[in-house]
Amino acid sequence: MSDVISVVLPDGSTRDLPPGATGGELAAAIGRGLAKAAVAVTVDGAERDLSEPLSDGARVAVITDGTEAGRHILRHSTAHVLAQAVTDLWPGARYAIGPPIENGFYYDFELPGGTHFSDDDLGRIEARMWEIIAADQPFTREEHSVAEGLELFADQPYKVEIIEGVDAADSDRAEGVGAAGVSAYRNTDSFVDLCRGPHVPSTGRLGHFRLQKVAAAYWRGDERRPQLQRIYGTAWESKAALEEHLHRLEEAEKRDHRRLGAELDLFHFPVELGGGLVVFHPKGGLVRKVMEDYSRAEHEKAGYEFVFTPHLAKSTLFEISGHLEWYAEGMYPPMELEGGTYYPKPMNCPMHILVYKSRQRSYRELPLRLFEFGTVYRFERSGVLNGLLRARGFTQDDSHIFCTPDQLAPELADLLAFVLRLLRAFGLEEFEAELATRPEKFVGEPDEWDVATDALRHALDAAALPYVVADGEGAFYAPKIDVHVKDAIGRRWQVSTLQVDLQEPQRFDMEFVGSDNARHRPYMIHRALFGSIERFFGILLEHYAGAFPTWLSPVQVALLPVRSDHQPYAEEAAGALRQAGLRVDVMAADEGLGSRIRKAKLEKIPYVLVVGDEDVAAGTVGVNAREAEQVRRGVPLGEFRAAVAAEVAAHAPTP
RNA sequence: GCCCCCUUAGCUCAGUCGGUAGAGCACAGCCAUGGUAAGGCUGGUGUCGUCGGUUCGAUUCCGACAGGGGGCUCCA
Repeated sequence: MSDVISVVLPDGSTRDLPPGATGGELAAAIGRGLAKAAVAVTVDGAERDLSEPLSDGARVAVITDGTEAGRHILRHSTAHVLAQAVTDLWPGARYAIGPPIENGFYYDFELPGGTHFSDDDLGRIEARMWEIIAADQPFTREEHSVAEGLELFADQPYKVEIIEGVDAADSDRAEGVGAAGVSAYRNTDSFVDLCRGPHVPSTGRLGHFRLQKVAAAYWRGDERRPQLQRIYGTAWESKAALEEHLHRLEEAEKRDHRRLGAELDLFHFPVELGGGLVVFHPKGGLVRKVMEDYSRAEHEKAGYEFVFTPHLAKSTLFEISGHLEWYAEGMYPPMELEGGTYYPKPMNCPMHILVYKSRQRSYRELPLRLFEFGTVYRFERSGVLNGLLRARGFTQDDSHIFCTPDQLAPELADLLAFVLRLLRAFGLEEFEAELATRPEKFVGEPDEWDVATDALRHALDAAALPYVVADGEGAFYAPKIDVHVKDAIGRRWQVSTLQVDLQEPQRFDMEFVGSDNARHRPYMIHRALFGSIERFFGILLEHYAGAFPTWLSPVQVALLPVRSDHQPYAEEAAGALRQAGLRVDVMAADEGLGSRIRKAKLEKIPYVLVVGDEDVAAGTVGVNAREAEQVRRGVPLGEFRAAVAAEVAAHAPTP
């Protein structure tokens, strides 16, 4: 046996170490800074504790605390400390799972006697966690046989279930349980947790954390299993990183579309209407109208034709379409009238198919693109409602395109380009796509699904749009491409959807006459670009934090006379701006100028104009622009009008 | 749907260890006419979410219901 081992570092260099040297010692040998930042290592790609001895020839990389992998370990270790604190404070508590998640961690518990945490408990638990961290307890890895593991966790039924469950599986990557046995980490004589690891060397390595909220969660995410008490927390490598994260959360809260909707007087959800049903106020309605006008104009240019269909239909329609068979739980219950059974529509497609089928169609008419702002109603479970983002009544910018098989590929390619063009016009610049394939519950034949899925895949490749495959996430009648956008603070939202449907044309026995004078089945594409107008509105509101770009702003210009005697000039200037199509509010001088400016700013109006003696004399305005650092005095009214009109026109649809 | 939390003035919130409540903003009136983010004074704010129970008495304690928020997917 040699008196030296050699390990390979990520840069390809090798380093000699004494036999039995650990990952932690390797980090220390490389440098003090690295040793301080190290939380674990990877050995031949697998994560290991810093305390684990390295073997000769291993490829070793140090995981540091500022990386995602490093934070993952910090959060995981902090979750263990949380579990220890809870079991200290609630003797007899059972602990289930406590994984790291994006930006933090959680741990699920079952408290003795079925009691629950309250928000006040979080402070007590945090205090106990601080004591555990101050005690600098080591995370000591233990290896046990499955039988020993079952004994060790005999009074922890969730741990036992994990051990038993994974013992049956052949995977050794999951759960800290494998063919070789189970691994656990011990902090004290009394606290040990089943865990794959790795962990930081000791609790003293932790500390930049915050417990955030109490929630309930079903064991294994299954609503038929017991409900557990979950505590969410966040943890970071430094105080600064923690504070930055908390600040980001505050900023996101300020952007909450429900809050902005009330503050800016855009919309609300009246209690009298019921959950998930919104009314738009005049200002919100104006934004929505601008959105819809733009969309209509673009669709008209792109060869769409407009149709209008009702909100209700007899059950017959949804029997043919398959909705009652496959989607009934998402539909509002039926109304019985004069012997007929009527349903509010959950989708527009069957209605558009009826338009198609109103007469015989020739291949010369295809592709036929039918467009409608179609309002649909879906019975979403109350717990999933979320303002405009998840509502029960909403309007889709919905279209169904009927085409020949040959036309499918070019049509899809054009569509993807159209989608991205529209989203960019609304200020969204980053996109990702998801190709959602056949779900477990589906209609039709698998080989038809393959045809449709391939068509979508080709369109994505042609558009060079990055995408991931979401297996089994398709609609019951069609595979789809979902387009996701990234907003101003990096959050992802699903907006547009494109679906290739081979089922509905069959169910409705649709046909067209081809150039061969024979009857053929058309292909059908479902697509919505905003998705839901309400949802897209909510996303835009959060994206812009309420400060809509000028072309979308409900009020584009606020005009403030300095004194009451400047009012006539202000009215005259407002009239001139309105002549140029601008939306202007005159804020009369019945309170202080500073106060009125503040109000206009809080309304996030793009341009605040102040007019006083000098302006009346010279025909100018003082311009306080939302996006500018400085106020510009003495701008000729005509110059301002032309500049803003041009700014708005740049976003308007081109004729 | 299920679990937890919340519900007091238009809004944001305080408060009452059980004796029908207060602040700021907003709103109304008066004064102030002010050149770039809150001028001053005065005034009214309310079925303390709804229904029921306990009590001499409930906004407060208990229960049910409604509405809202968070969570229920990311594998110790």
